[in-house]
Amino acid sequence: MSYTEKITVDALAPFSFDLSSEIFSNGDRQIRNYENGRLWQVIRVNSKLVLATVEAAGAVEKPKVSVELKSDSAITVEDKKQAEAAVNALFSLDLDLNPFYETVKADKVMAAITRKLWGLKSPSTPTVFEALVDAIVEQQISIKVANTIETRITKKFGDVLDLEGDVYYVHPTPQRLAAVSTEELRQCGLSFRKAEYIKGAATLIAEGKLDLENFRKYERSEQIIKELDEIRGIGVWTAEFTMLRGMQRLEALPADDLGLRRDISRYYRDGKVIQSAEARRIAEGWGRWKGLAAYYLVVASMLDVDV
DNA sequence: AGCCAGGCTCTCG
DNA sequence: CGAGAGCATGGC
Repeated sequence: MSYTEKITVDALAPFSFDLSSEIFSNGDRQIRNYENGRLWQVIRVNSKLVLATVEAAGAVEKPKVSVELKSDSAITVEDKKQAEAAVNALFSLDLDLNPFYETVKADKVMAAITRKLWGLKSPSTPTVFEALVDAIVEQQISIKVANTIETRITKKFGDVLDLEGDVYYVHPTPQRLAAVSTEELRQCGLSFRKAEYIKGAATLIAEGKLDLENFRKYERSEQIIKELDEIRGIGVWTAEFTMLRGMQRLEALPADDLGLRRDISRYYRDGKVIQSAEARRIAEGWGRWKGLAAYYLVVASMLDVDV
């Protein structure tokens, strides 16, 4: 037996659901995917698993999304409330893009890109922990390899939602990853080192020695990066990506990132390889929105946008 | 077939 | 301390 509910969630304008979902194309159908105008993913609400299928409603300047919720037990009013918050966070629906657009007006290139990607919001992971695990997996290896490994981790250790034979997986909890052996993690394709980093961080959380969610309350981003950097296996690069993708803190610029330097160079330097110092110089015009601007470049490059 | 890919730690000298 | 090796694996 499965139970279905529908909710509608408002977004702050402008918001383009289609543009913002594009990044989820070609995902794993049992974890998260965007296909034919619908994005679906399992979310945790009140320690229950619910499959959320999200579609556009309204328009870019008056945006909403409609969400179908499905679970294997009855969905309560309280569940619906939490699901709304989860969907909101997933797409950063509350993010106001206007100050960002205003800030980059003087930068001809970025201004042109924002016009073409009008309403694009950066997604975020449901938990900071998920963003951290992803960032560790992605250290040094190509994104494609990393995605394969991330999928294996979620399918092997994640929780399962079975909707009348349709099986979905949700990213594992820190408690679960703290309990698995490094050898089991390594079998997902991780190096032994990275298996240790992930298990180590998960263990700190499970033992109450690290509270990633609490970082959201911090005033200063540099302080978050500093504290994350002190954990074994986490450097500045990993800390910045964790913050950008896990906490919707969009000011950090991961200038050391290879892929980002490629994207900056594509739009600002005719594809010539640049060093991080030059990336920082170019990013000066992006104000406190450097991470968001960087995301615009990533998506522009992915969609092959010309300026 | 190699070689490299959105880093980090550990080990040497 | 600064430099350099080693790491796993899929894709080109």
